[in-house]
Amino acid sequence: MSTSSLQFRILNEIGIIAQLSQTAFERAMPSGMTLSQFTVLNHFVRLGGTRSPAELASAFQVTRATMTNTLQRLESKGFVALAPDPEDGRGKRVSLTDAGRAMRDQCIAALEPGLKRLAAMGFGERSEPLLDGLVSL
Amino acid sequence: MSTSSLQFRILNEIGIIAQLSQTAFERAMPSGMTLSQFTVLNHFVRLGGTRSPAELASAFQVTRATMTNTLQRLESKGFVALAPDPEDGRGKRVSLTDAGRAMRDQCIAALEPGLKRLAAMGFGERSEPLLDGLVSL
DNA sequence: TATTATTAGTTTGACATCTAATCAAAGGAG
DNA sequence: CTCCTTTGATTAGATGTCAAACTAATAATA
Repeated sequence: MSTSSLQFRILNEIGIIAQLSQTAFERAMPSGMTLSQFTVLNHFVRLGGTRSPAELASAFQVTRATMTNTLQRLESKGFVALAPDPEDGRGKRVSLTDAGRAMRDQCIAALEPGLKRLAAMGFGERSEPLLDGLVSL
Repeated sequence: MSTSSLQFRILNEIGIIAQLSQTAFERAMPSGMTLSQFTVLNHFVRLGGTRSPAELASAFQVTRATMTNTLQRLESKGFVALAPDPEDGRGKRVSLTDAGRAMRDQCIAALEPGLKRLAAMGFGERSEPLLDGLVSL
């Protein structure tokens, strides 16, 4: 470990945390739902209105190609609706459907126990323990 | 944002940090090399010896299927060698090749400027700024 | 010893993600 | 008005990842 940069090791650990928590979430969620798909539904429920695919891609820090992929899956399941943008011939507008809202609520309910466990462990209450763990690996 | 759990938002931000730093690293590295592949080469250079695929999977917190995939790509490029385990008919032993060591050194050199920039920004020196940023998003 | 359970590794199928290339529409410069 | 650039969205190809199913070999147990 002597020759490995501290900065690299921290980011590496962050990657492992992200990966493990992601798969834990996806295992808890209703069949077929992924974290990417859930976060899009959740975004609409929390903030309302409609969005362009580009706006969503920017909000979640993914490329437009990635967002196209996610939206196609959500649309095929009937959780979002896509319509042409009346103001811009190139664009589209994405909106949440009733089925999408219901699925988001179902995911929230499925995720709640795990998040409560994390909170009970103190995760999120104080920042020091997490980062200390990361840095002193 | 009111209805979204703090724990969820923290892990979500961690995921975005992991994703962005990962793609930044991969863009800096020699063509065709990914972070997964690099970390395996790096592991061998730092710790020496040989490993079973299962040991590597455990070290990096990925499934064996994932490690099989990564090792196949590394082997096809000549960066690692796989041999049957003489002690266990089911197992294999993975070792680093000279080409693998050279590629790892090349990656290290390519990654260094970015890691130095991070260090210059204070990343890794003190834990508070990072986590405060995460928590107060 | 024979059956059962565990372990190592692989294969398959699905999903997310990136980059690069493409197409269409909108804007700006001359 | 025309040409060039930018922007929105998609497609194609590559990679990483997981879960589930599978094979082969070892270990444990009856």
